[in-house]
Amino acid sequence: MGERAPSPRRASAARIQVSADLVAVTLHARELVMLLQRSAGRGRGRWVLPSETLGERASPDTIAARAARNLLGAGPVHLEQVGAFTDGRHPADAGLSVGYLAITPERGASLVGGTLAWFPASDVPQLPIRQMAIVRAALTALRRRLDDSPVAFQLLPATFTLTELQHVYEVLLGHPLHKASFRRALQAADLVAPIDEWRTEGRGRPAQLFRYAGKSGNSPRRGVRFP
Amino acid sequence: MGERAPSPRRASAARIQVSADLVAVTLHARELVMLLQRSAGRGRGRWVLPSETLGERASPDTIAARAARNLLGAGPVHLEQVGAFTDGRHPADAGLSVGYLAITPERGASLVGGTLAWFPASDVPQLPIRQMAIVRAALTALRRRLDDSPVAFQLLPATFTLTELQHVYEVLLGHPLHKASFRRALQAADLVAPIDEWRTEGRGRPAQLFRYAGKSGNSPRRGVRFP
DNA sequence: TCAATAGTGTCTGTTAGACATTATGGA
DNA sequence: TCCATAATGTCTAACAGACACTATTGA
Repeated sequence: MGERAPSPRRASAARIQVSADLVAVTLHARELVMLLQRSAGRGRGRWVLPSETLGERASPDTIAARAARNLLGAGPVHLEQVGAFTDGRHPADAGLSVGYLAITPERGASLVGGTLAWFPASDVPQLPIRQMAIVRAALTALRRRLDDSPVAFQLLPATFTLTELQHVYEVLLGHPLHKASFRRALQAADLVAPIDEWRTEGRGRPAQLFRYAGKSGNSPRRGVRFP
Repeated sequence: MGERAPSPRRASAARIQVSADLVAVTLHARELVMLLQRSAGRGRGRWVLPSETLGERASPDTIAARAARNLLGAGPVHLEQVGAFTDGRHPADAGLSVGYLAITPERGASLVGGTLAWFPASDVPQLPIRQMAIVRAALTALRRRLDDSPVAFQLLPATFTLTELQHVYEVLLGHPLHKASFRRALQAADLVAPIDEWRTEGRGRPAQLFRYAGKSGNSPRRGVRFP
């Protein structure tokens, strides 16, 4: 081993075209939805992930952030890279695509029109192969980050009820949670703070509103788990 | 929102040079060590991550796998992408670098010579800025995967003692574990199986050897944690 | 015999999950 | 009043962490 070390520099290296592809998610009607766009080029009319190709000196992070602002407006957006992809075809024929997950809170009346539309994340139309892989990676990243990053709060408005918060967790985890345990865990982690406001929804007792209370000292987690 | 959607196709897109950079780790003397290489080009003599630049149609995954084989020999290697990086300078002047984590079991007498050397992961020499970021991402990925993927076993030979396994976890987690709890958790998860072999190491009772027993049904994990 | 390491049994405090109960509004 | 939802209290089984103890080897 160690005999044929690859050279860190190579005389004439190929140059390839790179794209930044965006998996933008938010909540709608208690469901996770994803923003897609109708392809304008070849394969006209197919649904694709919004993407941009990179200029000479721009970083994909910058391009993705700009695209997210264009698509989602001025609101808060959490942006995170989910990997580089080369397999399969890309709608803009990029040789390499960097995938991004963009998380933004539910926004009331902003159902987009024209070439953009939101689809349930659980029922996305057929996308180009490479973009399907990007979507899978983004949703995996979303779920993996759930318990060491305030992902759920990035999907909710600034104030919310605990039931809404629990629904977000259930949507992301894909299974129901126990109400009392959920609230105990929240309290123990100092993740939310109540505000002096209540909201009535149909019948039943009004729910108190809460806000995200930052992340206290982290990981007082007990024990060794092998799930 | 949704008025200025970015076009999925652009007439003349820039082409940039892409590299695959490898963070290869293994164990040595109960420490996590990382493979570095002396730069041959500009900045001659500096330590850098082994990397290769991509050809026209090759995927970085393929290139990284080939580089890992060249560097580490025929043994088992777990390879995982840890992201795409553009900030900072790259030794081969790549515009974009895809980082990879390569995990391989401790190998006895294979301390490399020449331009390659293993460094403790906790004490890596100064690398080019972009490669420092890749190293950070790789080590973060390593630790994050620890409890939902058999990372620890990829660092150990096929058979090992439970004390060795515990040491691996302690190295990766960065804190000591409770022996009895560790073993109970292992047993509960059916992660290891004993084999009919024992190993004596200095004084003391010989330790039974174990092998990785695949991953049984996953996630019987209890509860909701907010660490 | 002593020292050192492997491996196990028991106890205890914590907590996830279940269940029941109270609180508070609308129909 | 009944019903629906919010919020909380109590019990229990599971389990992490601590400790002590036995087992088995080399010095």
